[in-house]
Amino acid sequence: MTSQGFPQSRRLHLKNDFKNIIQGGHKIQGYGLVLWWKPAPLGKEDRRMGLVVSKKLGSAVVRNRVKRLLREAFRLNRERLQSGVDYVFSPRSSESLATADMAEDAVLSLCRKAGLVPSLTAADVRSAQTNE
RNA sequence: UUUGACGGCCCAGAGAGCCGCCUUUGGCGUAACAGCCUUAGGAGGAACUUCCGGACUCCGCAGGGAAAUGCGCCUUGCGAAAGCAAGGGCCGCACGGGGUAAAAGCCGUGCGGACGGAAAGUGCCACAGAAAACAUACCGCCUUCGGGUAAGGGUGAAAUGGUGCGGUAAGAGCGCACCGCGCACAAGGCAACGCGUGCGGCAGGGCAAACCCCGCAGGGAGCAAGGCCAAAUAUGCCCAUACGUGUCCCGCGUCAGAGGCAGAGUAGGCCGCUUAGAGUAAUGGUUCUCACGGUCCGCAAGGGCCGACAGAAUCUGGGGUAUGGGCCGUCAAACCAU
RNA sequence: UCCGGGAUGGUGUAAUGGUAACACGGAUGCCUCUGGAGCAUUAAUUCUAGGUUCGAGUCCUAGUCCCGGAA
Repeated sequence: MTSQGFPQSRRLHLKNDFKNIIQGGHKIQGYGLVLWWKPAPLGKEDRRMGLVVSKKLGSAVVRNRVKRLLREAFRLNRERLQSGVDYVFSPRSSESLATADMAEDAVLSLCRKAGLVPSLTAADVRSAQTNE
C-alpha cells in the first residue's frame, strides 16, 4: 500500500515551483476549484501537488479543513492521474468542498476535464485495487 | 419538584480496525539526499482578539530635571507588574416606609458609578432668550421722576438657593422658621469619610471621557527582535607568470587575471525555538460499537438526521469576546406534601 | 506571527460637540410628438453596543469588518 502514501517529496513546497507552475502552466476552473498544471522537470516521473488557499476562503479552521480534504482526495486518487505532472489546486468556495466525497469528485472531475485522467490507467488501477 | 435570574466550579465524548501526516529514538540504506523498518510524543479553554503587563533581544542613555503618554474614593489580601477579590465610604436612580397642603430632608432594600481638583488659569455652552456668567438686565412693579427693584412673565439642558410667614412705596436673606449650601471645630474611624456643635444670609451655573492643575507611573522598538555561517558579483591587497628597464640577478614599473587573502554583506542556510514546534505550514480521512445532548417520525417498542465556538508559530500573567454540556450555591415564582 | 491605519446615501469625498454638506449615479414628476438636456422632488441605523454630555458622525470603552507595512 505504499502507493497511497503522501510523503514530502510528492508535495510542492518551494516558492519558485509555485511561481513557475502558476505563471507558465495551464489553468482550468470548475467545481469550486482552480487547477494549474505543468509537466514536471526532467527526471521526475511522479506526480507532485501543491495547494494555494487564500484567506478570503474563511477562518483558519475552514482553510485547514479544505486543505486536508483536498490533500486526502489527491492522495487516494493519485494513481489515476497523469504522471510526470505538477498540480497546484486552489479552492475558491468552501461550500462546494464541504465533505471528502465532494472534494474527491471535484478533483477528479476537474482533472478529467483537463484531460489528465487516462481512462485505461484508471480502469487498471480500479481493477488492481479490487484485486488487492 | 419544575422554571427563571445571578454567582462559582468542571468537561470539551470514549473504544477499536484500515489508510495517511509532523517532530523524534535506534537501525538499514545513500557519495550526500531520498527511501524502508522501528521508539516516543503531537492544539485550546478560549490556541481567538492584540486591550494591558512581564521575560528575552537590539538601539539609546554620566547624573538630575522636564515633556509626550497612561492611571485616579479608601483599606486589606494575592501578585514581579498589569490586574483581580473582599470589606467600607460617598454620590445617583428605582421601589417601599415615614413625612407634608404638596415636596424635600429621614429610614430600609435593590441596582449602578473612569468616584482627585471647576473659590489656580484659559476655553466652549448651538437654537431660543433681555441676559449663558462680566450684570448699568427686557417686559413688568413702585416712584418724590433722581431712581429703586429682581416678586410675577416667558426661553432653555442650565438663569445668582427652595417653601412659608413677616416686612415694604414696590420689592429683596431685609428679618424669622424648616430644608439646602459654605467655613471652622470635631465624638468616632487605620483611612476614604464623618455623629454633632458653632459661625455665616449665601460665597455659588455646567463641561476636566476640553486644554489644564495635583498625585502616582513613565527611554524606544519588537523573534519578520537579534545573532552566527556564507555562494555569485563588485572592491581592495598579495602574488606565480608575462612585458618594459637592464649585459645578467636582485630591484623598480605596467597590463591581464589561472590563483590566494581581506573586511562588508546579498541569495541561501543555521541558531534564537521549546518533553507540539512548522516555514506551502503536521495534529487528518474513513468504517463499526457505545455514551451524552438536540431535533423529527411513531400509541409504544424503537428508528432517522445532526454534533458548539474555534486551529499553536518566542515564552508567559491578566482583561475582553465566541460557545455545547454537566455539577453546586443564593434568590424569585408555580405546583405537591405536612 | 508582529505592528500600524480606517469605516458617513449606490460610488467618491466634506462636516470648530449644535438641523449630516457636495459631486456623479438611481427613482419619481414637470417640460417635449419621443428621447436627450434642463428644472423640481426623493432615498442615510454616520459599522455595532454601551458610556460622558442638555446634546455625539465627532470624546471615551468594548466588539465587528476592511486595508496596509515588516522575511
